[in-house]
Amino acid sequence: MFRGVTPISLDSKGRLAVPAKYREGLLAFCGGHLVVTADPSRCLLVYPQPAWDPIEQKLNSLSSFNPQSRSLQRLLVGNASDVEMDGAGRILVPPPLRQFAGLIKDVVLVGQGAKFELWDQEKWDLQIENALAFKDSGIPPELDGFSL
Amino acid sequence: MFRGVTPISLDSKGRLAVPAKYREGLLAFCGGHLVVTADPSRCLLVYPQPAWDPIEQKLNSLSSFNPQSRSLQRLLVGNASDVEMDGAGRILVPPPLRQFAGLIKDVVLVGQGAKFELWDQEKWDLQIENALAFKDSGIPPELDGFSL
DNA sequence: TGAAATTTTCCCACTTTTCCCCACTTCCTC
DNA sequence: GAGGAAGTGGGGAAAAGTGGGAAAATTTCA
Repeated sequence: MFRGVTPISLDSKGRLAVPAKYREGLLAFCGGHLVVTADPSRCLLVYPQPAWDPIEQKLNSLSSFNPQSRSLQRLLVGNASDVEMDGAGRILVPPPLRQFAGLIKDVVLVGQGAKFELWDQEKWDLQIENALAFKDSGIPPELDGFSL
Repeated sequence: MFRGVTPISLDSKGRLAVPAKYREGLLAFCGGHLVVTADPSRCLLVYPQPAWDPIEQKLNSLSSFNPQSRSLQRLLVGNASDVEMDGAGRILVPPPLRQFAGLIKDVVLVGQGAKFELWDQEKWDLQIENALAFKDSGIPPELDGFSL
């Protein structure tokens, strides 16, 4: 499982160096074969390919006649791109996705269990600020009785 | 179980010397393998790894489509970092987390049962001041019938 | 259809950071 | 006061991050 935030800078060619601490695990799990796609929060999602497959299947099984399902399919499946880690452990983030998430140079890779999120540095900081500001706005019902 | 407040100073490299009284217990319980993450109160949480795992599993099982759940996942799982005690019983607090909690030099490590909290010294003092100021503002319903 | 130019991919090298280990100083105990 | 343990600081080696350049492939234009 992936966790933790790593600041990274994209190089002039839009390449992202996967942090060394994740490389070995990714090579073993998926041979460096990743899937990058768009997230509704305007960041990118990065899945090891085996973790992505069942998600794509589930999305494709949704009703084509429900407008929200259709939108999700377009956003997630439509933007999904296969990428491969090169010999130096870097992946090339497709230009359309880079533009979608506003990734220029300073980005952060955020481990989120079975996947990663990829954020523009400033947007990530704002995201965290908001999470703190709304900490008193209630907790999800799913967490009743749960403590840190 | 961990108790008590210990003032510590981070060294110039951001390392934190774990108080000797906890070291033996931590080595026995988790081999010195700890997980540090961000807390909504702008301090850090330090868990022995076995104590952290079920929390992360619970968080990862929350709905990806609930904004509050998503925020919590990003804050807690996204910021979680594995750290190891070195030969001298020190851990390196990751720079992004140090910045998050405003840890420069003088910090306090606070035992809180199965985990620790790590505060900037001044913020901790303020925290205690606030706790005193609001002591008469009522008690949580959970504490009905409970006495110190 | 061929040649040239642009884009993409792969590889190499340099710089920076990180991690690990050793040594010194200070405080507590006997 | 002396010995030991804990806290503190620094330095060096190794690995990771970053950038540039060359070669190959594809596309476009003549």
